Amino acid sequence: MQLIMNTMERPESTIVSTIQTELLHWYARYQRDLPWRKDQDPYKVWVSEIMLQQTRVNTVIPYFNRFIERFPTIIDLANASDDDVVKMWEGLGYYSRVRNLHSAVKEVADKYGGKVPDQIEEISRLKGIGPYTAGAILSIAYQRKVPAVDGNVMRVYSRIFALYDDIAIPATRKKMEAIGDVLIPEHAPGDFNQALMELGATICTPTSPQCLFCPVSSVCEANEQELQDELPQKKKAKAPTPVSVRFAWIESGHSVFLVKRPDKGLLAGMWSLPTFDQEDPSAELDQYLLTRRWTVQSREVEAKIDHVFSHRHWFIEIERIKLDQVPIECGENEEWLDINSIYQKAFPNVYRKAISVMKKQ
DNA sequence: GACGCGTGGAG
DNA sequence: TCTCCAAGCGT
Repeated sequence: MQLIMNTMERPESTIVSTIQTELLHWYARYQRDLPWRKDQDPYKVWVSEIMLQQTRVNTVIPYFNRFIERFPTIIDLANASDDDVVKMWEGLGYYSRVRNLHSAVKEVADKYGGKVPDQIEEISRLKGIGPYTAGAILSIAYQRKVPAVDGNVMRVYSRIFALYDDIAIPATRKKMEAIGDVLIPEHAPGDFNQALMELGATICTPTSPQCLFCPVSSVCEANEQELQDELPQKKKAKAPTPVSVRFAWIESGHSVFLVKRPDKGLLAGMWSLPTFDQEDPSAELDQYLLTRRWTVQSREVEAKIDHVFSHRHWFIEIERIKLDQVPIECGENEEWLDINSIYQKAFPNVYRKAISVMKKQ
């Protein structure tokens, strides 16, 4: 391809075969022993790829093992309840991933008899499967020659070919996929894609890349010109918006009042403490308590914590509200739970933090 | 194309 | 303590 010809002195075919050979040999020798590499079951590859989206390998490992132990086959997952499935994802973040996965798995069970589609058009239609995940599943599980371009791959390509395209821009991924079309070998597309990612994760790291141990350093333009520190180019993300939030810890006897968050937006569908994020949180909470005609015994802000999401920074005040007695009536998406069985529900970590703080006091 | 969407770890 | 995240996708 022209791009490679322009940036390298050797003929293109030599570059391509060197990258293929060296990378595959390196991967065969140094690949990490990861639980989703024990076989190439399309279902397990699928689950692992969804979990690995924007999430580190070391974080994913225990979640993957628990998830597969609980739902060993695609049919087990398809037949499971939403609550059970979300519970296995608790604390992993980006919860729409697990809802989309469950939905897509049920569709595969219904429409494809439980066999994960091996055609790009079909698999790409499934919820939660975008260009990267489609490529990863097809290449790893079905040995199809399809690019799987993630952040690692873009970093590796940016350095090898000295590309200054901003990898934060979606259009850049298309360009990287075109490179993959040239580089990926027919005989080992899955290993090659994984090798690129493995290299990016362990050698060609964002900072302080270990070029001395890199199998393709001899053909790497960034290594040649010492451009490692300025490649890849990436515009920095916006800082999270600060928001003042109040959590209501409403208790009566040994019971605590919990609510399910709306099914869209931040922490969609997750269990939580009643949460108020207006300019004046206490005013809204006052109304909340009044409307329910609860007899409030005492109120006190007992703890302050903060929690940073990818785009929000919550400064949280947790208020303990004691009622005289447990109200009998309870709406949909609400529940009184004994304090010792709270974690039967799936809570995102920000609420687990808050619950932990309040249980200690 | 830009933004919304979590979390815990590394430097 | 602070910054930048990490194997992206949906809207």
